[in-house]
Amino acid sequence: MNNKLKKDFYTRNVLAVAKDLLGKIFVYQESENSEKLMARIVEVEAYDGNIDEAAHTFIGKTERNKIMFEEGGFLYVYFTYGKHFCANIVTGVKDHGTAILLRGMEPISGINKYAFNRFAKREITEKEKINLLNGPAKICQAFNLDRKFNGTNLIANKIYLLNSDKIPGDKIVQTTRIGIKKSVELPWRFYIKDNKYVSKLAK
DNA sequence: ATCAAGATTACCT
DNA sequence: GGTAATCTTGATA
Repeated sequence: MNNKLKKDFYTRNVLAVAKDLLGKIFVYQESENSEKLMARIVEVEAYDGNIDEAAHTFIGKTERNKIMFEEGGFLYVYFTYGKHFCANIVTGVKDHGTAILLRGMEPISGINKYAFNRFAKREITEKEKINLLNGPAKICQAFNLDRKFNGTNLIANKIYLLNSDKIPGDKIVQTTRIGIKKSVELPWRFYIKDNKYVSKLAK
């Protein structure tokens, strides 16, 4: 009944966790009596400051990125482009500086809530449903994730992941990442093949 | 104190 | 396919 992912899922190598994150269920429950918002992770990108110039941690520890240097199992939420928040899953052991950007999700429950947060209305079309969670900043807007959530412990009860069947390798697409200018050649974006909620298909 | 860049999105043609 | 919007962060002085 309780198939929440535990610490040891997160403390592994960032690329292994990134691949395994596909298909897992992201859960956010604001308080004990509030509705559970749930969505299936369908697209992620790995960042590793040790060898990856695009990672926020490539420059070393700063006030913004310090949570990425903790051991795996925390949320890293950052603000960018004057408008947007993006959420990441911290991975690895302490001082690794690795994390995984959540780029695309398939809504499971809380669709009216996502719709309200994204479009200020509760009833949406099928086309708008696809547009709820198919981008890193869209996910944060839909779940209302902002800087208050930076450092959230994923082993606790507010935000966590539920296990699910592993996605077979032939259903996973591995390709280059989106929206970066450095280390563009690293094939560290992973998504579920033929899933409608992926933000952008590989060329 | 000032500056440039940014793990994006929505809207335009 | 192109780009304006918008402001925090980290670096430099």
